Amino acid sequence: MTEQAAAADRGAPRVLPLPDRSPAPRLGVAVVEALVDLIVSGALAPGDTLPPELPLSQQFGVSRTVLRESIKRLEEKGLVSVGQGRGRGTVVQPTRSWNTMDRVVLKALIAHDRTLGVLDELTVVRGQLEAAMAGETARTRSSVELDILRGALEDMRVSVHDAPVFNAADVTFHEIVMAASGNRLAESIARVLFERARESARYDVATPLSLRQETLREHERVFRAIEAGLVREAEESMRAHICDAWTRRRPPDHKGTQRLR
Amino acid sequence: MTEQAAAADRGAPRVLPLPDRSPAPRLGVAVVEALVDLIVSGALAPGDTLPPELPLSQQFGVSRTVLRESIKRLEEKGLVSVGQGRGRGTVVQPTRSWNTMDRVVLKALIAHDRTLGVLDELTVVRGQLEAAMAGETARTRSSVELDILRGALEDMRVSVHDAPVFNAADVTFHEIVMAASGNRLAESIARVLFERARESARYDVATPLSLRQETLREHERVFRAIEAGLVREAEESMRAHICDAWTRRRPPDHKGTQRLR
DNA sequence: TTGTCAAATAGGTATTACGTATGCTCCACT
DNA sequence: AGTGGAGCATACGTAATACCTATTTGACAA
Repeated sequence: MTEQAAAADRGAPRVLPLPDRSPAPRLGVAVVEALVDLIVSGALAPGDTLPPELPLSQQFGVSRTVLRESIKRLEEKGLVSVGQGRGRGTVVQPTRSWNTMDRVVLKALIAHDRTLGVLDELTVVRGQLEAAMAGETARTRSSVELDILRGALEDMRVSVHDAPVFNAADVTFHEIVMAASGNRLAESIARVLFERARESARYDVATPLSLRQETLREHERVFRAIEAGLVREAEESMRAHICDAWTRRRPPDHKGTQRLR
Repeated sequence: MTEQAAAADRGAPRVLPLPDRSPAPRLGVAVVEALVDLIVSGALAPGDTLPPELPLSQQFGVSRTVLRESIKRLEEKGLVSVGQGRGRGTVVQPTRSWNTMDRVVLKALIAHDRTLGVLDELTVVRGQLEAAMAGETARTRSSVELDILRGALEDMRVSVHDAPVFNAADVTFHEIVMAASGNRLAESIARVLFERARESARYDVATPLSLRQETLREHERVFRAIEAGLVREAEESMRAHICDAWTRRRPPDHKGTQRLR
């Protein structure tokens, strides 16, 4: 057996055996995620008081200090409010003061949503925001931005048979439109919503080729509107694309909970 | 000097000298606000590394534990990311990963915004979201909701000469429409934006009677559309109301930075 | 019986001190 | 020149302690 053959023998599964490589299982984030889940799932209802810090820390098997840090993060998310003094403690806040745009909170909201209502609502919001941004882009587009956008569209065309690459190009297209609109607040919100939706298992069903071709056609329509400076048409086509793309992927669960326009 | 005179001397301003009664000046929140301000204002740019925990805690005059809790909150807001090891430390994140919907962050963004661009952007977003919700409400309104909404409108009519009461009724009207729409995610976002805008000093200029009367007329138009079930008209009137209300209040600073539709 | 004040108590707040884990950096050895 | 290990800087995690604050409770007086 030659040197190279031996290397191939040993080396074959050694190149990428476990690429999952979790960077560091921080204690605090695990506690936060557990508590967020308890609250969002309803196991801890608004008005309920959590156990005192010491018992709770023992229950999670962490020190009181890291528990306190976790509570601070929950407070930051608007899920609880803490107060000292006998009979106070940390109490779960009403839903309306939750920070629904927070990564962990939104993720838990989607995960515990049986009727898919949250994803429906999310799609409406994203559609409205990206529609406005597409319209603004159609108004103020520069020839440079137009070229970049055309390039992203071309990337979608050539990769229509390669789902991962196509999806990446899809995302890029939206990013360009949002950045070109100049509305950084809307961009920030829409991006967060999009990321959470895409990382949801329910959103990312396998997409057959026909769906990608449909998606491509819709993007082409959006691009033509922006290119021609047709504000109204850019808005309408972008909103339609986002809502239609979701109805295409959406599991036929409770079809009519929220009308997607 | 008699005992009583001495008591009066000391006691005079003791009855209600400062009813501001701040509940408790927590150390952590002060540190967080200071750091958020440093980052949002640009004094600490993305990519910069903050001083190590110990020096920083000394600089703020707090213990290392308190500082660590504050850093955790900054991390939660997406402003910094921390990592251990030599040469790592806590480093300021790029703007795109900031949690712009966070109370403190959004407040700082508005405060440091010279051109009012953020408030312009905020108005566009709020207009889009409340328009969608008004349309949805026009579609699905129940007679009960319609009665409640009519009551809120009536409250505005009778209080048009009393600015504080009028403004409260104004807010109530919007809350009812948002709640009736059933889109809790949009409601949550729009509410946060509205609250931050209203608490901004630049937003809350003194409103003369004529402006309130104009506002009232716009609300009446929205109500009629919802009552009649005219989805498109409800959307359009709500969006127009929100944008117009802002242009009425808006200081004539940099008028054209963002077109309000 | 009712009103008021003060002590006891429960809970979070803040400090301090210590040990652990992790990644650079650099130097020594191959 | 490349590689491997020592050292170091820095954050992570635990523990013990003292303090501050709001509620409860009980005693005492009207």
